[in-house]
Amino acid sequence: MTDETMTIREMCETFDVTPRTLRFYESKELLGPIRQGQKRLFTRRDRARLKLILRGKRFGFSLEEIRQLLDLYDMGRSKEQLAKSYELASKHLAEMEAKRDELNQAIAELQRQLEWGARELRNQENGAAA
Amino acid sequence: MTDETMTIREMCETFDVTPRTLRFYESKELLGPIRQGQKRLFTRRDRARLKLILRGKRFGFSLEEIRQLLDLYDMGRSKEQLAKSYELASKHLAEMEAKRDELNQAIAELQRQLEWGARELRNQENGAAA
DNA sequence: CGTTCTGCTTACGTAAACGTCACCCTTGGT
DNA sequence: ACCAAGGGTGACGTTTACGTAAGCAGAACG
Repeated sequence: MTDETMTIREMCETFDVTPRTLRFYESKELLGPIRQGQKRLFTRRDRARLKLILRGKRFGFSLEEIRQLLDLYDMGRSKEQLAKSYELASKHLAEMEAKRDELNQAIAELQRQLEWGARELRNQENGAAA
Repeated sequence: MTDETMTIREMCETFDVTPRTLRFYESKELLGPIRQGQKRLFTRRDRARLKLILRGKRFGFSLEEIRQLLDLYDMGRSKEQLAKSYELASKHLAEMEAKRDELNQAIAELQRQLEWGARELRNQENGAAA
């Protein structure tokens, strides 16, 4: 781990992924490690991006969707690019908020289900004891 | 749509899925439509399950994970089965709550990012006007 | 009676996201 | 000088979640 960069192994251990995964993400332009000769050196930027990638995956986003989100996280400077990124980001934000609401609803339903289950369990114990 | 059941077409239009998808879900035992001769008739139970399936997918659950969640939604009666389902459901609930928290964090970060972008855009306009 | 829908089954095809394998460097120890 | 580690590059294999195509059955319509 020279300076601010990490080797592929260090990345794998830190984020619990395989080398293959990191190379794959690079091939998909999700990561852009610098090269020291042949070897990859992952920068702070790569680490931040990987964190976002893994998070995105947990929420069911495809790698392609994630790639767009990422590009938007380092907001291309070219005035028009920035505006476009801003647009995209807004949409994603709305999508995520909708997802959160739906998730909250799902949680509430599951909680009701659990309470019902708890009641059933108590009833069965009483019934068995009688 | 006789009585309480729906044909495959009606299901497709209602939930915006293809027939193939419904047959596939049946083959994976996620749905269990009754048969009228050859034809499938989807019941209220199937509709409820499909709703949960589609929701689960949006949150990045695999069909296999969803299948377990589903079985737990109609809580097998056999005292021990119920207890096991209850366990599983509790775990899933915790998982979902964690996901919601992470999602909220992601939303907050994206919002900060957007505010930064908005400031940049204003700056660029000012710079261009000067 | 022939055709046109719907739907069913079987089976092969496909895209995404890696896993796995074979083979080739280079570099640090002994 | 030797060789095992660690890293790299194809390239093919695998799993998930369906798509697509081929062919058959029963209803419905002119």
